[in-house]
Amino acid sequence: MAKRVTIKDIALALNTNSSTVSRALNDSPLISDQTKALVKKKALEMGYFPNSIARQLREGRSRIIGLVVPLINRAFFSNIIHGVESIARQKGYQLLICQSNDDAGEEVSALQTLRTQKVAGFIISQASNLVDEKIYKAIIADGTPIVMFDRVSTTLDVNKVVNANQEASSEAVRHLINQGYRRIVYFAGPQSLNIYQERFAGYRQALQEAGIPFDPALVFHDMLSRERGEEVMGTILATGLEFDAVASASDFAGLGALLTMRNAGISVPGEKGLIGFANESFTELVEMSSIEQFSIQMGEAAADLLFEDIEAKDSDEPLVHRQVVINPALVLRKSSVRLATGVQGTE
Amino acid sequence: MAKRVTIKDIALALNTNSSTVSRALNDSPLISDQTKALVKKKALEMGYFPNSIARQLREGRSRIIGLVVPLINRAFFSNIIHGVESIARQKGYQLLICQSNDDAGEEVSALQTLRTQKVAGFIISQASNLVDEKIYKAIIADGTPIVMFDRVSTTLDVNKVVNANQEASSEAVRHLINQGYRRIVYFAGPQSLNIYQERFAGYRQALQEAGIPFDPALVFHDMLSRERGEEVMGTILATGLEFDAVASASDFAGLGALLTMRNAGISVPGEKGLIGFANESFTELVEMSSIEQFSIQMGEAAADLLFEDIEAKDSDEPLVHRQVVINPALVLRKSSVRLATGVQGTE
DNA sequence: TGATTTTTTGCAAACGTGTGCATAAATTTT
DNA sequence: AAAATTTATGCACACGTTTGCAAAAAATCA
Repeated sequence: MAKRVTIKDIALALNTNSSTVSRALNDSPLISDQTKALVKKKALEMGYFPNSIARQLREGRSRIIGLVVPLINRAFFSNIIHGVESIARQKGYQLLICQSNDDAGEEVSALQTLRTQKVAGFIISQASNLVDEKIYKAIIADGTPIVMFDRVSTTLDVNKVVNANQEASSEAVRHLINQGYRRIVYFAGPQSLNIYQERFAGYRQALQEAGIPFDPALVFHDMLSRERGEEVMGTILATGLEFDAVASASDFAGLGALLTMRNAGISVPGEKGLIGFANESFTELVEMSSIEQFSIQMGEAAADLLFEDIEAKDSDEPLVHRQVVINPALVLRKSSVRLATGVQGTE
Repeated sequence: MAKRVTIKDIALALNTNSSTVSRALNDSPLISDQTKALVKKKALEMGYFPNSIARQLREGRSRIIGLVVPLINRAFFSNIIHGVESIARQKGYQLLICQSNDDAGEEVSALQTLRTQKVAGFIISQASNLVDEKIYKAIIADGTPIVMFDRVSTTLDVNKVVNANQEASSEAVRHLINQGYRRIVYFAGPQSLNIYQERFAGYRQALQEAGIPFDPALVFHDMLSRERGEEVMGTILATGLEFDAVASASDFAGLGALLTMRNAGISVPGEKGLIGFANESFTELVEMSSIEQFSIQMGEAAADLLFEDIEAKDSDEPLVHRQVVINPALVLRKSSVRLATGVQGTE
């Protein structure tokens, strides 16, 4: 437990004062080049490195960004984290990461602990059972910027990074319709989250534009897992519900449906078409059409927005919050393409 | 930018002293129940929450664990993070996560920044081009515990969590041999990392035990990505190298080989067998045999070990470091099973 | 009741930085 | 060479906690 060397130790060794050492190390113009060199040499020699905690206390803020996501080990979120980390690292910031396990209570407690740590900013994707917005407001009142991504609050005035969910979803369904599918089952996500509302709206929009009547019997809710996809597709097949395609708000549920259909000997895309959402890495392997969300870029965009706010804090212009919209891309694969049109894949 | 309420503010409001408030909030036995109640009520009323930074400065350590992994958005590592997070959260600790991008230089700088943050402990998986161990030794000299997992240093005296790589690898190859495969190609990882050395050793061990001569022509190096797997399998097929199975140290390279073979119309497992390593989620979908590493449990084990050290710091018994060995499990799927033996899958 | 012990509170210092202000040293000006 | 100016250094405090020690208050004892 070696005692760590502080600027005081350096000052002592050089017969000078800690303030001089501090300024020298921080390249203050008040210090002569000569002493700067002297101090830096000594610091290196003594193996000095700064104590961030003391610095943070002094400065009232840390160089840490708090990140709260529903689940760390989910491709989408781990890509986001990856994107955020790379930007943050460039700026000399680090990441304190918490997972809410998709639970509002855990999310609040994570936010509270991060607040305790005086993080310089928050990047948040909400839990699916929604949080009382009081905590966000308290954080904003602290003067700490927040960026929300993907699962964002509609009412809060903060920077946001979102996908054009409705557009992407309607494009996906339009694609199915173009492929000649008409009775399209929809696997919806929990409607407490706006992203799933928007995807659902996209489904209905595409139907309406094509003049296909909306049939609630074709809609299934809370379709987020592979197991649920298998289960529901199982009952669909068992009950003989008439349909010719599936659009799923989640790749996982879509995967369950796809495997269940293929196991049942149903040809996809011959008899039934299928498209998912998120372009999880497995979709390529099972040749499933999906929608690429550019998650790494989303993370980078979120980090960029956050640093805008963090850096604007020094100037005192009023903050204007923006919403960055990432345009997802349709990724067409075997599961939804049965017509040999000329421009396949670039639709 | 509301000024945050401190214990001094509470003390002022109650006509008492900040030390009393501090003790009351921390349930010190020195304080009467009456004032405790009073203080806590007031604190709540004023919306007080502690400033961790000040506390950390005073206590000389943070309640933060530093985590350094090669790449955050890789299933294995994001599972580790998930496991560590769940244990840490229980203990009231948080995670500062850095990625080294598999580069020794970035790893060192990440470690240095975390050191700066006075993290309570480190959990590390090394970059594949190895780090000068000086930095680890400096950290240990600080009195900060380190746990290494998966990619660990052989020379350093720290707690470690590792897989029984050699055993698992030899079991995998033994399985291929039992299935009647004889000329088994090996896709090796970078031999700078002990895990890949061990897996390679397992391959040779299984061959030797079966009396099959080791043929260096069957070994390919730095096989970590799908692209590399495709490329190498492509040239293998083109050159007509004689082989009947592939054992890969990485699922990704294995996947590349598998897809390339299937695309070439080769029956797997009929003509060629294949087994990977890591049981990445996609392996199930392509029906590829692999080895489950129990990554979430590894993360939990690493966190447990770290807290052992952190908590032992208060007592002053000499620390004895341990190595926890996780036993991976063979996961048999279609790609390697061509004999209908009675006990398939429980091998 | 007065002395002694126990319980409760307050004072002050410390953790390691950074910075405003005063002072000392070096430089320029008259 | 003395005064004015510029440049470089030192002093002391603040950030918000926790904690050793002293002091006050309350409780116990003789």
